[in-house]
Amino acid sequence: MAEQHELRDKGLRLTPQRELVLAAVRELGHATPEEVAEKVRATHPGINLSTVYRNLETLENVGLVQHAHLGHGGATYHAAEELTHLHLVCGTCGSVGDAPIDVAANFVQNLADDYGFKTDVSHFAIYGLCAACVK
Amino acid sequence: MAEQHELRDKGLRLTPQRELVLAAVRELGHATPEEVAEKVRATHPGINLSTVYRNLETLENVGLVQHAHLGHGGATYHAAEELTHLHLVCGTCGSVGDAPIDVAANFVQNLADDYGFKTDVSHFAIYGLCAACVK
DNA sequence: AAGCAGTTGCGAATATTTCGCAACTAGCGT
DNA sequence: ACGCTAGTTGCGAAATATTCGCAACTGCTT
Repeated sequence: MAEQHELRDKGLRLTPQRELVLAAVRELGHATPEEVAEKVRATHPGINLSTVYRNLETLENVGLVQHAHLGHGGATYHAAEELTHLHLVCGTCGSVGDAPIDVAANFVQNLADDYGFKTDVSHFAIYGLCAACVK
Repeated sequence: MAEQHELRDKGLRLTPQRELVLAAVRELGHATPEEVAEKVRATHPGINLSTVYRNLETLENVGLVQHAHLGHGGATYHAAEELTHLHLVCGTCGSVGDAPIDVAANFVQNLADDYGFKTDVSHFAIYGLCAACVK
């Protein structure tokens, strides 16, 4: 039942659309609003794109999902639980790899020490060339 | 004269618009296509937004400018010479700070060692809270 | 001076995200 | 269980951002 209330607990109404959006984000790992909508429509064709956008925003406000900037276009969303890694986007092949956040610990510490800057490494992708494309 | 030929040397025609776009990018440090257009229009009102977009793309192809993802919307462009620092974007106040690329050296090395990933740290912004907003 | 190819301007087409508003419904109180 | 109220949804239109087609134009080479 804690499951059923995770939305209510945040002060949100429990609508089917909202649950579906959240479920889709969790299943997809990372996804653009468009992809989330597509996923949701697989089971509920009637859902509106605006609703997806609004729910992603709402869910983000309560901390259940977050968005990051992976590609050139729009944002992509993740479930909050997923945000324990950073995204390695390959500029050549477009693949998105993951790396545990620890590899950045040092870097984050440097920025904190030298600039007082509190870094959220997951928010933007790390851009470069993946191992396969380096060759 | 080397100055006059930096575009020609890359195989590009030397048009006033192109020079202006490049000059604007250099002056502005970081700027969105819109801002570049605005800057250019200050002296040459007739210039078209499409032209700005096309020139930014062209200049990027020959390596004179590069784009990075700083904010939530579109890309922002820099002169290639500027790409020696990374961008610390504050999620709260929106300020963009700079930090020398060295602070990430360790991090980049980690990614290279552990994942074979060749990082371009400048391409995406580093997101977080600036010193002022942390308080 | 003349021609070719790369560029520009302009408007329209796309794509993406937001907004207004009326209809709908989850959850509360009774 | 029933109805009320406020939060939500659907839908179409508006606001933004970016790209494209095409005809006119202009560097640059010869």
